[in-house]
Amino acid sequence: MPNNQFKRGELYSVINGMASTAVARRLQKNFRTAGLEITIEQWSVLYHLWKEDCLSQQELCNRTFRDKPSITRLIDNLEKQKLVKRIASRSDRRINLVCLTDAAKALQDLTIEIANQTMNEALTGVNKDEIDVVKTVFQKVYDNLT
Amino acid sequence: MPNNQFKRGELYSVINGMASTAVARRLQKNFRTAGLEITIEQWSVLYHLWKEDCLSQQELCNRTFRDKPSITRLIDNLEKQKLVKRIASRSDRRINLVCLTDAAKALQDLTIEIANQTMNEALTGVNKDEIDVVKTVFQKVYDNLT
DNA sequence: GGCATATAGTTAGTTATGCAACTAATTTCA
DNA sequence: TGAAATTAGTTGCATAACTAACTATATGCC
Repeated sequence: MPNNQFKRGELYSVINGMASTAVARRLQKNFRTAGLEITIEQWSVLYHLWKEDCLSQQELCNRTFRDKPSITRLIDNLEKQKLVKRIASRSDRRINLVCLTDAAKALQDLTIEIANQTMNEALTGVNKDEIDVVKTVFQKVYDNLT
Repeated sequence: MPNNQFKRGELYSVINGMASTAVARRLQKNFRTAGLEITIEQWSVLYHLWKEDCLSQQELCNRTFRDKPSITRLIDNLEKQKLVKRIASRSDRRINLVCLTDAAKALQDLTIEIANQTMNEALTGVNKDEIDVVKTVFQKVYDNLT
């Protein structure tokens, strides 16, 4: 398979420079417009805690595809904003369970609505089959590299 | 169109958290393994200068989808490493033309080869039609948001 | 000509990421 | 049991991102 068959350098530029950045920037902007002070990275952590509360930091690493120092500092900032609390695990004293505060629980519906609106805006004119292909490709890429 | 028709929150996670990050990380690692000291962000700037040398910083903003402060600091670091030089434009004294040094020109073939190999690795099992769909979707997303 | 506006680039402050090195607690296994 | 290896989390350092505010130059228009 020749290297330039798919113009892969170009695809790399597209993946990393353009669409994902544009979506992230728009979502951040929409949060700010709604008066929310959280970053999209913080939101992505909260998103996983809304699905299942009181995860360990390691589990948050796995689910958000971040490394441990990144999660440590995201949790630091979320704790400063009183959106999560670190609670020591009883069964394993190495582990911090990261649990939502009431303030964070109150943000769930609004922020997810904003994220859905943003994705609707971003995906106008894109059909379900195309989205399925994108998801399949990204899963393959991830599997190929890990 | 109902919000959850495409599980868009999930797609957002995929786009931003998983595959693009995995590709970026692998490419950075492959650069390091080859003894190259440049970051992938610096490489993406060089990539556009290899295609057309001596662009203004603003033009680099447009082509790399970065904002002006980001380009300022990327050029600062590339200049420290003696890979580019800022040259004042004669026709417009506000403009810096960013030009490659010989050292940067020497990196072109090797780094592009590494990027192609990385994309081959990432895209194993992905066919051309699927890649075309991904590119189309990302272009639509970008157009929708800008 | 001269003032308002727009454009190119820089700087400051905050957040986030990656890597490497570190501490503390737990598990493995000889 | 106890030393070695593993796992969870933190810290330090460098790079990069966004926003907002700033300087300097150029353009538009009366």
